[in-house]
Amino acid sequence: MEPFAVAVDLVVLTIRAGVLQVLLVRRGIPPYRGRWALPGGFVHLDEDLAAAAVRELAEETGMAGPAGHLEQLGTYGAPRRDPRGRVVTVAYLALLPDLPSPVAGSDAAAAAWHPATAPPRLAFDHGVILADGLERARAKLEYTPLAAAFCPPEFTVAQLREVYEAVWGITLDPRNFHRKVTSSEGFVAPVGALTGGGRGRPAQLFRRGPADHLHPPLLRGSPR
Amino acid sequence: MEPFAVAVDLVVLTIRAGVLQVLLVRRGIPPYRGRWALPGGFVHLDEDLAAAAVRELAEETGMAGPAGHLEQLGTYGAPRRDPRGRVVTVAYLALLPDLPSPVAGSDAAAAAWHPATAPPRLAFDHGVILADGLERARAKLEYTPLAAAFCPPEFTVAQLREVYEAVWGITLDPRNFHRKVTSSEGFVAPVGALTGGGRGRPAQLFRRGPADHLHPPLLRGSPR
DNA sequence: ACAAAAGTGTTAATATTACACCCATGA
DNA sequence: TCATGGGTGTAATATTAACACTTTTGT
Repeated sequence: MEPFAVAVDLVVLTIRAGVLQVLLVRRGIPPYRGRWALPGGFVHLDEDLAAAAVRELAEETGMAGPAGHLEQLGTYGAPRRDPRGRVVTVAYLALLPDLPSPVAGSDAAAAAWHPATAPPRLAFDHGVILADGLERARAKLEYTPLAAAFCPPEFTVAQLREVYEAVWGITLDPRNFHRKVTSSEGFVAPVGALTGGGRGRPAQLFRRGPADHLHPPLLRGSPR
Repeated sequence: MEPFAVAVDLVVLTIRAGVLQVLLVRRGIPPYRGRWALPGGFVHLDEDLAAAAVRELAEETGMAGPAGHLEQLGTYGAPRRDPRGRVVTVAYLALLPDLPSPVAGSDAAAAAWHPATAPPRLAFDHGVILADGLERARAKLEYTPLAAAFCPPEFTVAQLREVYEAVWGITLDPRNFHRKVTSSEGFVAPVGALTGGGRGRPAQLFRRGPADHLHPPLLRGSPR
């Protein structure tokens, strides 16, 4: 038994104005004082890891409900990654819809959204953790229906497409995308209502479907 | 800073006699004395997590080299998962070729291979960790060339197919599998030699190719 | 010659792509 | 009416799946 400290850090991603953004906090105390970092904190002695992640997420974003998605990303524990001592951090990846409420947590005065692909220099090894989180999010969009976690409970196919385009940094054919999504068993379920107020033809509203894997997957990569 | 202990546990998989097997050790001390468990141990205070995993793997299997594959699987840290105190364990997944040398490590007197899909009752939460490792292995075979980690440095297409069949628990058409593998860019590279001694026509030998993702993936699931 | 395993050819079904085209709304 | 986005049809292409068939060995 050794004196380790265990922390959780969060890669919180959302899409705002068509851009994939990550939630960062400015550190108010050393080490790396003044530097941007991933939100996070130490795990309490009697607290589950996932519970600690949920707690930190609620503290930083003010959100709690079952919206979005939270999964363990990986654990980072190089001996000197934190100058204060041996800190092992369990990173979690959170995908959230663009919240109408601004980021308003207790100690979140210095929290802000940043473009996920061009973040400022981060404290500790958080740059690596963020990069891993981005890669995980990109990969999971291919073969899971997780893109819907970036959307509000009811959404249109176009909103879902914007998620893919923001996360992958490419454009997709709206017509073929529509067919793929609506014909992929269990990806989305029609609500039966239409959007109003937009400029063009109203779109159908959908909810997340029951599937947890996409068959067939929606592949980004190397078409010839 | 809290008094956590950090451990690594290993899900070591290999294929023996066409069956996916997992390496288990019988616990010689409480808690769970006499129960089978995943091999593992505590991380030293000045040791990297991955280094601890490599060390444990070498201790338990007697193997060190770059053969096979080792990746972080996930971290398990429920407050009462270990009755001795707060132990957070970082699980690693190792995929190894069937070693000609028997399992011969220092404290591995009570180590043995077990069918991965029908293991005995395991200590701690190791049953969950094993299940997660199996699912990870099954999923990664679809879209990475990792199946080759179960094979010796040079292998035939049929050996690679046996890996898929053992891990997925299905049978695959040898002829279509051959084409898919050899035409999947960077999956395997021909060595230029043939096997001898077998019963039928000698097979070409291959090595792992340079790719780290398969395009297109080799899908198991739901064809209609 | 025969059995066994490796590997190729072929075809039908299925999936993907590109893009023409129609639909429903606001202005 | 036009502009704007939503959504369907369709034909060319690519991929997959099923399986007949040829190749090369050991016995």
